[in-house]
Amino acid sequence: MTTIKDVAKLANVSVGTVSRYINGHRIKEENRRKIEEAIHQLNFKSNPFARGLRTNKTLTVGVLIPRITDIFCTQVIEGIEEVLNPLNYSIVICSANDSPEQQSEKLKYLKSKYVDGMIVMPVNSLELDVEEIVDDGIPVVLIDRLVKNCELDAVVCDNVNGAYSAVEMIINKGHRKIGIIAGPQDIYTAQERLTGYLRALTDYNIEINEDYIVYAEYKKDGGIEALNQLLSLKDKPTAVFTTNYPTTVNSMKVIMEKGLKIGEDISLCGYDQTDLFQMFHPPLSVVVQPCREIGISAAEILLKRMNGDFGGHPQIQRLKTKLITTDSVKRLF
Amino acid sequence: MTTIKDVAKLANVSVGTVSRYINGHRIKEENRRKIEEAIHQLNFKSNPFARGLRTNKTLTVGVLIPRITDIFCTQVIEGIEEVLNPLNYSIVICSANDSPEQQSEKLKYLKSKYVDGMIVMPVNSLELDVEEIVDDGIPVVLIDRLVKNCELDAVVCDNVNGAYSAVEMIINKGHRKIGIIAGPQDIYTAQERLTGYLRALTDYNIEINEDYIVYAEYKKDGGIEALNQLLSLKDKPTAVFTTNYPTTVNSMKVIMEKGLKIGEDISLCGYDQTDLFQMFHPPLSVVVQPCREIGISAAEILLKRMNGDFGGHPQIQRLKTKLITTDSVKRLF
DNA sequence: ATCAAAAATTGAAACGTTTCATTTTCTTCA
DNA sequence: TGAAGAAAATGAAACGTTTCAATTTTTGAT
Repeated sequence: MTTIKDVAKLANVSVGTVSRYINGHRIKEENRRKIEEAIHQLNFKSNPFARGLRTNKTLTVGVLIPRITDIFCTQVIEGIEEVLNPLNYSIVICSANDSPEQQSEKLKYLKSKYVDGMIVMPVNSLELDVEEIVDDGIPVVLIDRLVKNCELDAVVCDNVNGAYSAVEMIINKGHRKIGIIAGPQDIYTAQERLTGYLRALTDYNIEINEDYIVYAEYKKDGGIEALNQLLSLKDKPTAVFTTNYPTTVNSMKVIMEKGLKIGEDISLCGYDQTDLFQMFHPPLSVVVQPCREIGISAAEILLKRMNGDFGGHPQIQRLKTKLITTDSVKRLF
Repeated sequence: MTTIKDVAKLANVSVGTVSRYINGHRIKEENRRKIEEAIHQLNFKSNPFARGLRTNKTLTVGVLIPRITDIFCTQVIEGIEEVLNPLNYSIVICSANDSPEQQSEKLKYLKSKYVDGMIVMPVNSLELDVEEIVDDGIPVVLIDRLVKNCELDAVVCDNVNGAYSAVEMIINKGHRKIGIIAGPQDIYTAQERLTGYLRALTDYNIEINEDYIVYAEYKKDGGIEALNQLLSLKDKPTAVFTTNYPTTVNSMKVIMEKGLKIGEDISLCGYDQTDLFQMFHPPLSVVVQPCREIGISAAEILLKRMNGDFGGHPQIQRLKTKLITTDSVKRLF
């Protein structure tokens, strides 16, 4: 193991000078040359422990997400990596497995690992015990979901308008009886999407029918019961808007199992995107979120904070969604 | 920041004793009590840098995968986490973005981060410059794919028999003209799956038709051209076996775009599993890999190595696949 | 009660950096 | 050419652990 001392000796300068070179301070041209030569010759790699011991910096950021197998999350991560990896940051990814308890645990865990900053997608919008972390001066950036009573930087989608545009499209195709599978109202995105739905109906003077609003978990198996409830109404909706990935997938599953045809017997518009959604007949209408961009933005804000720039805190960035319109929502005239 | 010294002072013992307590060595009952009390009172957390500086251990393992958005990879990761997280290991995940160059880079990167061990799913089976890492005594466990000239521990699926069982099923449904979209032959799994295909045909005395064997990249857009090639043959195959997730998805896409119906106009059997595959009409026949178990096994082997137990090296573990049989492969009699 | 052996504790060195008060070297201008 | 000021280099302390030789305490046999 070669150390900075070996380099100093070979280059015939002091360790302090080598350290200054490594950290990008100005040194005499001749010494720079000698040090570079020595580093190369000895294949010197600076020891992160020793550095961390002095600086308390790890060049590591923690990313906490609800679930690692969620395609939304992994696309966000790709965006984060795109920004942070070139700067030599490590990313430690933790999954809360959809559980608030595990979320707490992993938060502590990341703190104990001395990450320089965190990007967190909260499991719900009720609680996030980041106080201790923030008090310690570790910057935290939220993604996708805001949390009550948390004054944190955040990058979210414009869920209100995302939902609004979907429902508007459904209305414009002639539907008036529009069901929604909303999410748990303790989740920020779920609230917003419901708001978008309500606002669209209101703007188009369509009366709101409480029976058409059903709630489901935003988890792996969420939405099955909810859709069944909608379909068992005497006066069934002609179109259903599902508001996240699992409820969309599960609704498709239920509809198909019942032998109904999407876009004919019942219209469906979903949320979040998969290649596969566009391969059904007809392809599925969906609200698409700019996942990668969310990751990029979050990483950039975090970077700014980690560099000590706390201007404009808390900075809340809202990204636009995109609507894919297909025949999965039937034109009624 | 409270240190071991503060604890020692409060508990009225020496730092050495506190250290021994922390590392689980035997100490006098009375001291244990006092130390525990002090640690609790001061909310002491041991500093990973200082420890690492002495021990050169990070309690971190690196996981290098071809692509983070690949569902196969993330399920494997869930398995790894299941084993490693309870033991307080951090997992640093790196994606090679399907590029051998990035793979090399990330490998170096992980090494520079002083991970205690690595789990690597290689981008291909040709090269993996882990020599330097292995020479440094950092244990490496391969998953899913073996690499030429690499004597490493590995957890892989029995791809030969996975493919064999799929092709056998197709044969048993009466098909004789069976196409395969094989993968790049520099990828271990692709080789094996082709072998399984060939072996099944041979065992059932079906002549091998070179025209029915086409190759595709195992990447995001792989398989489109390959399937088109099969479908444009004068004597088209009646069934096609696609040998990984992207080629399966893309084949479905091509078939549907041509207005053909899977299980009627052409039979299809794929590889790897998604919820969505079972929602098509008919659902898709696929070879399913035990992703989570792969992760678990790999983590367990790695753990053993990191604890200094090198018995039975290189240990190569082979897990069985499962076949889901549906009407996407038509019964011909 | 005594002593030898075993067990536990102590305290200081070492790990490889960064940092900072000093010292040395370089630059500029009269 | 010399002096003052600026720039760069020096070297030792400090970061918070672990480890190990030396020391103290405990145990158990006589």
